[in-house]
Amino acid sequence: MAQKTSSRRGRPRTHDPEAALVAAAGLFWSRGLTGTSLDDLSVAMGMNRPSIYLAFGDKEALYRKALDHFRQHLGAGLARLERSPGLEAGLLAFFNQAIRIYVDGEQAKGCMVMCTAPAVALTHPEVREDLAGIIRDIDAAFLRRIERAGQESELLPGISPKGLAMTLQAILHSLALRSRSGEQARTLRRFVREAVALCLGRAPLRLNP
Amino acid sequence: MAQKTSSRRGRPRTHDPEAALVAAAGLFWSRGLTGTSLDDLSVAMGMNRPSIYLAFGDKEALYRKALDHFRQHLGAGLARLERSPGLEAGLLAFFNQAIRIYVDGEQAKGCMVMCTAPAVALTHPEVREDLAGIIRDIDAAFLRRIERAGQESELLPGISPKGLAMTLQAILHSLALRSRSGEQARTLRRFVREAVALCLGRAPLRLNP
DNA sequence: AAATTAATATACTGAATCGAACAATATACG
DNA sequence: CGTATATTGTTCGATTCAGTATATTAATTT
Repeated sequence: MAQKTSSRRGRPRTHDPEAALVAAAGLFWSRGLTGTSLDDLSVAMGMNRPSIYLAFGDKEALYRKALDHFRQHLGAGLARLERSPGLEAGLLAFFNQAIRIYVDGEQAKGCMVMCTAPAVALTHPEVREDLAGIIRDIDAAFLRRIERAGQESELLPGISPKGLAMTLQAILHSLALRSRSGEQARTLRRFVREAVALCLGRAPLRLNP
Repeated sequence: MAQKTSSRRGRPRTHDPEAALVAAAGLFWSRGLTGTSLDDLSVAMGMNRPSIYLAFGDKEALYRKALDHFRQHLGAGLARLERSPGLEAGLLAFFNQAIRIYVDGEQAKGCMVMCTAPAVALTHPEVREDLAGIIRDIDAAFLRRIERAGQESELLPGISPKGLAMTLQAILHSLALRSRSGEQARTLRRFVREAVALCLGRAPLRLNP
């Protein structure tokens, strides 16, 4: 493994790779992969192109590392969800935090993964695989949490855990897109409240066949 | 209005504007706005750049016309949904047709709007407005259909029609993204079945508080 | 201090980009 | 038949793009 302290041989880095990656991710988040030039990245990251190549590879590789960065944050949120004591409260907290991330800053940017990766998924197969992997991750995390809720008999009997998990991810997808389109956080929070209630059967009992 | 018959003055068009727009839309659908060059478009549309400019304006204008083309198709599907006799059957038909469109061809392309517009929504405010408008259209159509279902007492009492409408659109968003990521049509159809059942309260009654 | 290593900085290449200027062509109108 | 009009085809220019070759700087190691 790379040593992080100063026992490295050559000229020391002037810029923190982590911070540079975050800066790059911010640009990709706003403009997408094909909408971001290496010159833009160069100034945002505070390093010139050769240094970027050395540290991260070409533009696609850098973008995929940015995706992975996002994925790790997501994983932390999902882990919190899995540890949450009550299902409904855990879901509300998870979604509301997502909203906070999506509408943060003066201009809401939505989800970096769901709003920028699909555009290049067909021309960049590795990105498509990244996207598919992230969707699988989310499905799996929801599913685990749901199955736990089932064991704690917090769930409707006879419900399809997999179907519920996918429907919950659909809520997340919609938050990602809607926030990017400019919808207000208030609207999104209300949507989350009602959608979660609907999915968990908190809505009143059914009448019809 | 422009006359469509041959009483036009100058040199006649050699290529059908509608067909050219469809060709352009196909390219944008696969590669997004910033991932598609005017040269690509030129060959796909069978017209050289000056003719494209004359007929459609610049690249962004052409992309927005392609978006509008998609929007009209969508409108037709939504109109069919609104006319559908039963809510659940109508929804299933609507979503399954969406799946057919999203996974058509040798490589599934998802939804042109939801998979390509978000990537440029922040850098192209008009596109963002188009996206927001389409989302509003879909919400409104679902809502109308749901309210009709309410009058025909096909709905759970006490449910939020608006919340249900947005949750149904969330299903559509998810289909758009999941198909783009490469998920199988089988998986998507099963998801639709289970999600619609969940949203309409077809899943068994609830137990817990 | 000399050699080695790793990072930065400058400059360059060749291709692709958008958009426009200009010329050619084909129809309708007078 | 000549003129006006609308579309097409060719070419150009200025810019931007991604990626690399070369040189320089700053540290560690011996």
